[in-house]
Amino acid sequence: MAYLKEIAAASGCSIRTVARALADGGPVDGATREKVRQIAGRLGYQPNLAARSLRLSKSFEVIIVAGAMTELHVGKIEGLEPVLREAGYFVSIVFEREPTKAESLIHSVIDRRPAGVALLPTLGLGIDAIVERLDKSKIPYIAFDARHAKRQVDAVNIDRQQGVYEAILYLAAKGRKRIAFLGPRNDMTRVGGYQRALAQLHRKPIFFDASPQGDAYMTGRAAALNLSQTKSQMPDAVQALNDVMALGFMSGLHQLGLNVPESIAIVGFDDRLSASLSWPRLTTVAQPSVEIGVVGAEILLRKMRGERMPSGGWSQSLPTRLITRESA
Amino acid sequence: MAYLKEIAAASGCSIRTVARALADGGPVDGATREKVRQIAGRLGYQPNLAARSLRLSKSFEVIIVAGAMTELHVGKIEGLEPVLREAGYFVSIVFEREPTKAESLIHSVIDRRPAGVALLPTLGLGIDAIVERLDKSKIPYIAFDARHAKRQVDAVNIDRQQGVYEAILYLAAKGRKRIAFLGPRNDMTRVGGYQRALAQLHRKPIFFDASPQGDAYMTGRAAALNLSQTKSQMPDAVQALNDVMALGFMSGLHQLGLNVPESIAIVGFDDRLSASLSWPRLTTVAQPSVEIGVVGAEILLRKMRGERMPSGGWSQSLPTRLITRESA
DNA sequence: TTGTAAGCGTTATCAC
DNA sequence: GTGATAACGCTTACAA
Repeated sequence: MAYLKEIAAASGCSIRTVARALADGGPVDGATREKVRQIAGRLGYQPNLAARSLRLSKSFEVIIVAGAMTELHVGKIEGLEPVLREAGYFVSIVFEREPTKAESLIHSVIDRRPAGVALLPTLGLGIDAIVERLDKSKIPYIAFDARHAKRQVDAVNIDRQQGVYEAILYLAAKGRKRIAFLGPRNDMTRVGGYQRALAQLHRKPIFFDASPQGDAYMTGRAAALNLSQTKSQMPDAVQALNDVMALGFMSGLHQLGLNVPESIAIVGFDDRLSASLSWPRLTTVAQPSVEIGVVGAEILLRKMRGERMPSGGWSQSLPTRLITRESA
Repeated sequence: MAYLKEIAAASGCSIRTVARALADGGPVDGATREKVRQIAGRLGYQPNLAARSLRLSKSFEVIIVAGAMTELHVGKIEGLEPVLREAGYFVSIVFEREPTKAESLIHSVIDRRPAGVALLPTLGLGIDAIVERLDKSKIPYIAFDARHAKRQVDAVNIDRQQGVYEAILYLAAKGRKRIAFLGPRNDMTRVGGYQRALAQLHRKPIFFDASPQGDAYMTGRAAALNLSQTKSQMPDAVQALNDVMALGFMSGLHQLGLNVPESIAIVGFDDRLSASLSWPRLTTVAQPSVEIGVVGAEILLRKMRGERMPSGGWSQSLPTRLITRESA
């Protein structure tokens, strides 16, 4: 617990000189600077963040705001934290599962006047309402995955369309003829990629409509168990909305005695941990979670520094990567 | 951005009176108090944490220190954060996967002089070294799962022994005769419960020795694939070290064409998300992750308030819960 | 090149 | 009941 005052006393100069010596903040005699630094090092000096924060009227806190938390978010946090720490910020985190409490939570976040805010997909309050409040308070923010936003939201997104597009082409190259999409037909990002690929292949889309609400595993499972009642021909490959739905679908196939991938190949989306622990292990379109966090942190840093918005806007879209395992 | 000064100006009294009115910190005229509070509310007053922190020489920050991060930790964080926030603290988080950087990380954590520290199982530096440094700095801490600690470490643990014990009895009650343990033979917590249950059942233990290092899925899988070479009789049930190993083992059984649970029942440990997404879904001994976080937060709060250590020590052990699904 | 002093917003002491 | 005023540790304009 060493302070500037003590270093000043120990080195026989004033606080001002010590501050200058440590901070490169002006001309100091070389020998003096060296001596001060040695003493500071020996005493284990660390600036008091509260004092600095008060004096500069500047926060060093970046708050991560999250609703539900999944291991997908963990990767983003792992990407965010080191980059921000390196830049002199510390990262705090607030959770709120209760939608009714989201409003008061975002208020308390703003009241803390953080240097920046990172928004992980949040259930309670919509992203639009949150961003509106942040903008009004002039707090820099970065959102992750703002597909559903109505207003302009600075965010790191992933190119789901392209990811699915590539997965479908992969399935086709593997000789799959009847490739279905399992998920809500109105998911414009993923479905867009599916349709684009099928159009290119001159094939007709096959939809297993499934709501993303509720238990995705059970939804996927039910879709598989209903396969026998399908009037049309059976598919020989399925691109699922996400890994959970894919795993549910696979479970249904097992139940029916159908082999994966021999009878039906399955591709998931996200590359959750569970995708690599199933049997067979799931081929899936991976989100580059950690990289998403890193890129988000870098954008947020630039916004916090007050840099001008680049001509293309702050938002970025990152590519996915197809992870091939046994299921397809 | 309202400050005491402005509230004082608006209400026609001094800063001191405003502070007293808002903080219950002394005698204030009822009407004055009411008026001040109204104005403060209208102006949206929020105390400046940096100033308060500086003045009181007290931090309001609790730092979560983590090495690798899994969804098991997510539950603990979800338990910790609301409790600490409610008590006026904010929760920040630091990660470090690199073992070589763990040393400097823990230094920077201590240098920040947080009000408290929560230790999630950390890879780099051992728990003993970290706790030693925290004790020396007189920073209150709580650890999660300090089984491997050599010194006395205040921690929230779970009763793995009892959890496995109950799982084995459950398997026996289901009619399983040859119940094996898959994992390192020297894992004293879980193996202890296994042995206790088998002794009670008058049966001989069967061990499939498997290292917890490396890829647990592959380790479990290899154990299953080696089953055919087992000289002794085949087991009809397996308690695995954890869910990942259990899922790997199950994958090996599928590969061999053996049905789960008909041929061999499997019980995991942890209740990761993946346990409920497999086929068949995994029966497992669940860690009460969120509750672990809540209890940890409560202990940490008491330590931070300077309460005396209770006669039994700070540490607590929480019970597990057997989640029965299709695999056993 | 170095030092003095003011001030960030809050809390606490002490006198009125 | 109320109000000056000092102090927490740091940064910085200004003076020496």
